[in-house]
Amino acid sequence: MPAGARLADSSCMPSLQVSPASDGRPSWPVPQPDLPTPAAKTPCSGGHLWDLCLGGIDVLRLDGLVFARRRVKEGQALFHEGSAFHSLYAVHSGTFKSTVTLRDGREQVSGFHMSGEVMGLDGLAQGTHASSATALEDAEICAIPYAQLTELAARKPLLQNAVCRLMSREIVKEHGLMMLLGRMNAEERVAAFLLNVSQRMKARGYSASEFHLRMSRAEIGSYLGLTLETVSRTFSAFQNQRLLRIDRKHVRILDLQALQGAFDARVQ
Amino acid sequence: MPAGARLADSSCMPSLQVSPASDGRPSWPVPQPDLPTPAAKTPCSGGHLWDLCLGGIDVLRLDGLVFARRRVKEGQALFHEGSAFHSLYAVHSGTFKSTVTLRDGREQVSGFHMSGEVMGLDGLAQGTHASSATALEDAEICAIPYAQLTELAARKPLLQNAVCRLMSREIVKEHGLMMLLGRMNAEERVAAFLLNVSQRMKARGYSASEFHLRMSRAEIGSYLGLTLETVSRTFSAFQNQRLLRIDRKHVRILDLQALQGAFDARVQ
DNA sequence: CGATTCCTTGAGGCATCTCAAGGCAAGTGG
DNA sequence: CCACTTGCCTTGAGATGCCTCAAGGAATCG
Repeated sequence: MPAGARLADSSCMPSLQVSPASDGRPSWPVPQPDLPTPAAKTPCSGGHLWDLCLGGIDVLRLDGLVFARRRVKEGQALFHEGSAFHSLYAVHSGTFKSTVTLRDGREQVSGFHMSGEVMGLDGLAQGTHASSATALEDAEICAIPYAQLTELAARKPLLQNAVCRLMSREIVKEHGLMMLLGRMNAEERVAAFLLNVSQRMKARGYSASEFHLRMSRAEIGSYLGLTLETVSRTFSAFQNQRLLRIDRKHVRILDLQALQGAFDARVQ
Repeated sequence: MPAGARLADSSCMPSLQVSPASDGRPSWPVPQPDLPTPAAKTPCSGGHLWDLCLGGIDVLRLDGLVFARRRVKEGQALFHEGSAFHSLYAVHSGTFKSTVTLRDGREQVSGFHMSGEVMGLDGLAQGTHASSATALEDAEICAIPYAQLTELAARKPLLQNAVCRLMSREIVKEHGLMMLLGRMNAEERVAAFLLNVSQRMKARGYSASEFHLRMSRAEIGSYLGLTLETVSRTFSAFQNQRLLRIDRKHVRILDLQALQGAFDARVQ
């Protein structure tokens, strides 16, 4: 079953997306964010984060709102599946994974989140978080109480709109992942993952061709619907094809075009 | 890779969802909808539909807003991937599928939508629809212009909140589907699909144990990440196990408990 | 230094896909 | 009414891609 999904970069989307057009370029602008290292150690004043994810709409800064900043240590959970939903969380620095726990105790990774991305959107539906968020490295987040956000949004329609767009993006993002899980083989999945990380690094001012993975092979596999062994083998295969160099978690993409091509490999 | 995902019923969710609790019961109420056959042939006055999907919040009816009703014939597209986003669409009667088209022209089904469910939420993000919606049988929908909705929401915070919850549910729903696509084997996927349809039929006042599938084996397969042959074989297997009877598109579930068990089969 | 965690690699098994043939129901045109 | 087409489904046989199980290596940490 051939696949024609194509990676699309986007500001907030940790995942893939299928492009209706043949060139696969996204139709909305990719904002140029501030550098990921926070200048201020004071609580979040909103602007920086939301500039990233709400398409540059400067709604929060207008009100001079200040949200609680919080440090989260590597391995520590920011919130747990099933716990009461009170806030959205914007990643200020560091990387997170979202997981859902299966009944047998196994966990499935449903997403990775980098600076500027918002977590917790799935908690609105039921008032409890539908997934857990865990820091993959020491991180800082801004907690945005949903009650405050709602109240503020009532006075700022633009903000409300931005939040809706944010959620819509999340939906589109997950569509892309479904595509990946439903139609792609292992090489396509891993290539898609690497290219996605690459673009998100680039969007944050880092190198697109050389970066550190914060997640383990097992976490990547869980996210992609593969075993850790298959992820490892696929990395090795790409290395043998001279598409990239990989040393533990350090990745250097040598041939981005060819890696892109790994997508289309099966689209005859 | 065992799977512990569990089917959860919900008003608007055409898909699956993983429950944090061990009993797998959803923690939010399932609204009792009006009967699916519309009483009025006049344009949609909102209430009926939104009662279903917005958790009974009677926000639209308050304003006496009237949205355009539209018929869509079987096989006809309501909107196309890539076309400009103007409205959300609430299914009044009939069944729809959402699809994304891969670059090689093949289509992937990303969801099925029954009466009371809202389509088009993925269009907000970019201002263009990220998927196409096609009627699987003659259908009626209510078009809800997004501009109007936004305007109205500015005056009715409850509505805004309801829309956000709606989108959040969509996100949760897709999480569940990701789980299915990433972790479940063919039997589990097909069982999950059937149980989900069953519950949605029940929620609409139809029999939970006997119903007509509106979609083809190929569409089911596309949705579940399987080939149509595997779907067919799995139906046959379930029939041999006396879990159900299936004749073309007519399904009669004989042993709902055991079908539920097909989920947990691999969770030893 | 041992213990631990994470990763790599190999060998074999199996679930699903692929390819292929045929059946059934509904529609169409003579 | 029948012959034919068409769409959809079922079933079989073989191929294969990924998983499972297993062993061992390399970095990290106490």
